[in-house]
Parts: sequence; structure tokens; C-alpha cells
Amino acid sequence: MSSNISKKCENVLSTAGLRKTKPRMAILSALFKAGRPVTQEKIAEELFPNAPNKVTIYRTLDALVEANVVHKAYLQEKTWHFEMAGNCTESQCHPHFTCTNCGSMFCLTQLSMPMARSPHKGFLFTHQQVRLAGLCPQCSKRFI
Amino acid sequence: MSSNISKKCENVLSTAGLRKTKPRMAILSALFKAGRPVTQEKIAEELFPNAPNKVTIYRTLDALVEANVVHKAYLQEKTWHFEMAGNCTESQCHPHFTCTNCGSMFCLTQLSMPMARSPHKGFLFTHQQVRLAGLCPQCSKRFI
DNA sequence: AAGTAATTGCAACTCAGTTGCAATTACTTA
DNA sequence: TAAGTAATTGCAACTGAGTTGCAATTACTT
Repeated sequence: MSSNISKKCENVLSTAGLRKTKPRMAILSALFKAGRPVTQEKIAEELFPNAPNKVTIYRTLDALVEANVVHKAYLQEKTWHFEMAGNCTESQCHPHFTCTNCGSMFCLTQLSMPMARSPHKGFLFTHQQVRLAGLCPQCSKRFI
Repeated sequence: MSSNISKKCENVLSTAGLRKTKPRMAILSALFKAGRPVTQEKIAEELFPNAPNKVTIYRTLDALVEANVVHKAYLQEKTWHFEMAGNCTESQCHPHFTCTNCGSMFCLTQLSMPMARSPHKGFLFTHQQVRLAGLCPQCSKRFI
């Protein structure tokens, strides 16, 4: 763990009002390193063979979500994928793209989707989530 | 079950190449009547006390999804919500809205969201899913 | 260094959805 | 209309992500 990431993790924990513990530092650094949504299982793999207990990972993720520094990005195959909230605005996370051919996922942080506007009076939209699917650059090549 | 809905169910099964059975007719009519995404459990409740076994409900839903007449609309609290595919295009289902105050869900069939366009060359978007959250008309009144 | 409140790990649990398999049912053909 | 067969159903047991209760440990305070 570079001292740089280590510092970032400390800051996150301190602003979130959470004690600095070894499991939390490890989990946070895994999230930073991933730079994309990851599951509890992925985090445990990444930290193998010194991974915290899965309960600890879930509880830490929950605490970080509560503190708004981590997002529950999306649910895929009944599994939550978590990511650092850095590239998200209050109302909208960046769109996530999944390739239907190879299954790989991309964070489309550069794709800005304007907030929808309600067709009916009365609705107040505060959050918008966009999921995209199709072919990634690698796979689309093969089909052209 | 009105004869009208009954006929619709028969047609669906026939075009899907599925045998007409009592469980399937019941499940389809429940989906038609709901007119919104529903879970396996909701369908079973609706058909109580003559509901088919939950395995049958899941298998029927899978077959209907396979035949493209039913959509897996979204996963909420780890539970799939299924709906008739009537109001969806090939590339995009209508947006679903959930009220963060009262929890009720609305199908925004009148809200058209233009398909995103890739900022990077190479990506080919074929499916787009939009989820919205905020306050529904009922709840937003109270906050104004 | 002692005290305490938060954190951790373990084991056991929950619950949506799945699987294997034997019994039943829908449709075909004689 | 009865027999044959392939699809469908229901049951019981399973799977796997996530949760809960609780006792042991650890971070921070004084």
C-alpha cells in the first residue's frame, strides 16, 4: 500500500468518523486500487491471504456507504458492486456499461447523461441511474 | 379471469411455443392484471390460495423472458421484478421510478430517454436501462 | 496503564432463487 | 377415444449473498 493511498484512506476514515483499523485501511485501499465497482468477494480475493472476515467487509462497506464515500453502484447477479464515490455527483453516478459478449464492465465517467425531466407534474427526480449494455471496443471489432 | 385476458394469455403462450397449462395461464393473467413489475411472491399472493408452486412460477417467468414477452424489469432488494414487455422497445425498457419517501414504484412509460451515445469510438450501445428516484406526486405535495 | 466503547470474527441464520427427480398433464397419432 | 411420449409440475433439498447475536479483541481516552 503506497503511503499516498494510505494517507487517502486515513482521511476518508477520519472524515467519516470511523476509527482507523487494519481491516478498514485494507478494504479502503482495495477500493481505491480497483477504481471500479467491486464485490465483497473481489475485495477478499484482493486482500488474500490477509483478508478480513466477510462480515467485517460488509459492515465496513455499509459504514462507508452511510458516510457517502462509497456507492452501491449496482446489483449484478444478486451481488452488490461497491465503488468509491469519487466520480459521482449527488444526483447521479456515472453510467456503467457491460459488454454482452465478453462480460467486462466499464465505468463511463465521461458520458454525461442529462437528468430526466418529469412528463407529469408532481414527480420530483433526485436520483438517476443509467446502465448500458452492448459491445465493448474489443468485441465490436470482431463483429464489423 | 375475463375471457379477454384469457385470450391474450393463450395467444402469448401459443406464439411463445409453450403449452397452455393452468399454472401458466394464471401466472400470465396475474402479470397482465398487475400492469407493473411484480415479484414471484406477489404473483403467488395474487393467485392465493390456488397459486402454482414457486418453482413453477420461476420457471414460467424464465420461459416467458426467453420468449421475450416478459422482461426482468429490475432487481430490488435482491428480488427480481418481472413485467409484461408491452411498453418496451428492443433497446430500452421504460424508466422505473421509486419514491424515496413512500416506496411506491411507477412505470414512466411516457418518459422517453434518448439512447446514450458513446464518447469513445468502439463502444456499441444496444441496451439502456434507466432508474429514477425522488418524490412521487403524493409525497412531493407534503414537502412544498 | 486502565477503562470504555467501538470493532472484529465466528457460527448460525435468512431468504430468493435453483436443481434433481419422480409424478402428472398436454398434446399427438392410431 | 385410448395409448404413447414429451413437456410440465411439485416437492425436498440445496446454493450463495448477505445478516445477526455474541463473545473476544482493539482503538482511543483519561
